[in-house]
Parts: sequence; C-alpha cells; structure tokens
Amino acid sequence: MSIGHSVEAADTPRLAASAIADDIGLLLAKVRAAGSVLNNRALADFGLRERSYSVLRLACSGLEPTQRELADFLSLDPSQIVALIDELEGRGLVAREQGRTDRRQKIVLATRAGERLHAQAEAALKACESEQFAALSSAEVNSLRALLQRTLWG
Amino acid sequence: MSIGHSVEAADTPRLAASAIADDIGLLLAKVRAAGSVLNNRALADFGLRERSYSVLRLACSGLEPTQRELADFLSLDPSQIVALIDELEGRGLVAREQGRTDRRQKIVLATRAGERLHAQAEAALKACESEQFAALSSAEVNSLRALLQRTLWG
DNA sequence: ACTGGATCATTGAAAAAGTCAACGATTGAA
DNA sequence: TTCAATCGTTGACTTTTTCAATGATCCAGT
Repeated sequence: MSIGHSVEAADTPRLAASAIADDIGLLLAKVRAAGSVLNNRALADFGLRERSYSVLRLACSGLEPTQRELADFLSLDPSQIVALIDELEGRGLVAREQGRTDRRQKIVLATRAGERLHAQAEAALKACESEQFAALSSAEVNSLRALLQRTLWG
Repeated sequence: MSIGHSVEAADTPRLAASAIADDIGLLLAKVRAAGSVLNNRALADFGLRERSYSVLRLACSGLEPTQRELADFLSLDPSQIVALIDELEGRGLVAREQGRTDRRQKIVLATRAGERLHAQAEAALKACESEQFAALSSAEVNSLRALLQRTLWG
C-alpha cells in the first residue's frame, strides 16, 4: 500500500519482480494510482476530475442521492462534497433540490447539460478502462470486478 | 473512481446496489480506501503510516533500493521520499548508504531496530488483510492478486 | 405540544500531501 | 574535456484532507 499519484509511472522492474509485489494492498494502490492518472488525463478535456465525474455520474443515475450519501459512498468528507457540487452547480451541470421527506438533506440532480457532459466523459473513460486492463481478457475483468464487489459487500 | 480516505466507511446500500458499482475504477478506489483506513489504524501503534511502512519494508527487503527507485515504485515525488526517509532515519529505523556504483544515489537500508519494527508491523498488517478480504476464500485472494499483477505488468 | 439529542449541509481553519522549479554533486557520452 | 542528464535535496506553492463549530431540521420520549 502507500502509493501516491505522482505522474511518473515509470516501471521499476528490479523492485516489482520481488516478493514485495505480493502485497495486495500495494498492488491495489498501484493499479489505482495508474488508473487515476489515466482517468484524470481523459477527463481534463471536459473540465472534470475523477471526483467531479463521480458526483456527476451519481447525479445522472436516477438514484437521487443526497449529499450525505455521496460523501459516504465516495468516502469523502461532507465538506468536500459541498465544494464539488458548488463547482458543478456553478457550471450548470447539476442542481440541488430539497430532500423529499427530510428538508435537511439536499438531493443532487444533473441538468440536461450535465447529462450530456456525463455521456461524453463516460465514453472517454470506457477507453481508459480498456487501456488499463488491456492485459486481461474480458472474462478476467469480470472476475476482477466480482472479486472486488464481494470484498466490499460480501 | 474518485475516492478519498475519509474515515467514515459507512455503507450506503442504496447506492451500492446500483449499476454504479460496476465501475472497476470505483470499486478499486473503494477497496483501496477501506484498506487504507484499516492499515493506518493498525500502523499507528508503531508510529508508522502506510507510506513510511512501505519504505521500511523495501529497506528490509535486501533489494538495496535507491531513493529514486523508491519514488518510482511507490509513485511518489522524490522530495516526498526524502521527507519519509528523514523521519525514519531520525528514529534510527533506516540508514542512507552511498550507492555501490553511482555516488549520486543513496541506498536505503534498515537498521536492526527497523527490522524489528517492520516484523511487528507486518504481522499487524497481515491481520488487516485477513479482515478486509474475509469474504473471499484464500484461493480467491490469490486470484485477485494474480489479476492485479497482470494488470500492472502483463 | 415540547424538549433534548441527533443529523444534515455548510463554513472556516489547520494539517498533510502533492506539485514544481532550482541547486550542487556526479555520471556518462560526444 | 566538455556538456547534457541524473541523483538527492531544498524551498515555495497549491491542492487535498481533516476537524470543529453552526443553524436548520428531524425524531423519540414525555
């Protein structure tokens, strides 16, 4: 584990070949760091970053997420969600609506413009995923996905 | 994707159950975030964090890594490695040695005390890993590891 | 109906992490 | 020998993370 997001993604064969690379936490961190660089590069074209894209995606999902739900699901502090939504709302991509049953909560919904941008960004990210997991067959990617889901939710 | 390390690891069943959770980048980020919290909590007992532990681990590996190699392998900026090693060196856990063939580089080696601390921390992290992947059989954990390794290095 | 404790979004401040450019020392190649 | 490149290091700067506090609102118990 303990991996940063430095852009330098050079490979270090000498270290990678060792038993160190058996640490799942470390592997997870490296795959994640590499994907993060790819995704953010692709999203830059749309003025998005991974975080704002994720929020936009949830806002487009029809799930009508509250800000608290976004914070929990994305493992972010509620105050970070505020900043993220402020920015997206300022660009007219999402809107805050009052909670259906609880007036404290605010539901985050995408605007038409937000949905359009999301569709474009989604396509770009699809390409990133293909690139990142190029070494795996599609069956293996499905297997990886299933293992990760079971890790999280049994 | 786009996940932080907020300590709040609450589950959000409503969002998790949706198609959103098919995004591998997002799954990776969530698993990583959850593991990070667990690991850092366990490492706190030893005055370590994920990063310093990783450096210590490599220093204990017998691979005699240079600071540049550490930076590349851990995807960190070289200046961050300096700070990490300064701290570990100040605590007498690692030492800098001149590079064998290149006097510009510095090799990072663990001291006896560093090796002892590493052994303890390693055991604690082993328990974290068991906890995090409790829903998976050991065969499945191996499968996950293999998939991640192939993703990174073919 | 009323109160007390909890939760929600929000703000602001402080700490940590990440980014970037520059420097002296050293290397390797022309 | 000279010149560009690399290594570790420093320092400045921005971004991200973390945390406490606040007003509005909800809810359980009375």
